[in-house]
Amino acid sequence: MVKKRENEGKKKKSVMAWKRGAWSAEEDRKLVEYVTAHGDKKWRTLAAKAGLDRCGKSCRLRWLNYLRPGIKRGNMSEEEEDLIIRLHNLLGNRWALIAGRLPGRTDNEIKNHWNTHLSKRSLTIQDLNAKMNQKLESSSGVASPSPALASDALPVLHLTADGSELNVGQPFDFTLNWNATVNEFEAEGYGFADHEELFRGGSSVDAHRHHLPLQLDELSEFIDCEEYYFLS
DNA sequence: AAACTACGCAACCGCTTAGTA
DNA sequence: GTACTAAGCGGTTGCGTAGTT
Repeated sequence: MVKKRENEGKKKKSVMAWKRGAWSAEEDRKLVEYVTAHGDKKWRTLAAKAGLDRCGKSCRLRWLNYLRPGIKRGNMSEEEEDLIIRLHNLLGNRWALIAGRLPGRTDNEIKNHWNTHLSKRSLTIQDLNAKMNQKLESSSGVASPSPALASDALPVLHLTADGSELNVGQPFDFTLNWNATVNEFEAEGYGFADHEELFRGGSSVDAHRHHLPLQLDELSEFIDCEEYYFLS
């Protein structure tokens, strides 16, 4: 922990002396050049060595949220928004954790997007699933869930792709995917108990064992990619 | 065209956590 | 165990700009 008052006298440069505000293209260039050549550690010294009149914290933030390779910028896709809503429902305001499931998106961007767009929508998980079912039905021509299968109010549809090793025509169970995700979160220190109230509320554990329709290529996207999709 | 308002997003701040001497 | 630094995180602020009057 930094003891601010104790350390104030030790600071070589007062906080007010660092340049603040928007970054110029020249500053970006210097930072990218230096980090590319020397790595992104020791931000305080890095800032000085890169010839930047910025505090290390500011440099780190600029790199992580804007300059580092792989940053995806621009409009969020519907799928990304859907995933954010589901993850937020599960994890709350743990933006870094949510960002970890959306490659290329930063916690800051997701937080901003949530606060400016998504939080204003009163979409529930049920709404999202209904929307997804509708979309998939219209694109695949699959019939609506049969009353028998949906007797327990589960949204059950069928895979429609052919030549599949996934038993075409059989409902695909997302339980495994869900369990893997839960295990991963637990490994990251988020215990199941942490989410018990959430599960009891809008998105129960059981709700994630439901079946949903997916074209095979769509399904493989969900399975193969680093991110996970919570379907209920 | 000017003034005002609302919105989006980059950046900052304060705090916590992890690592190290 | 203590003191300190570095890094990470979430909440908040404030500027730029698009939209409206």
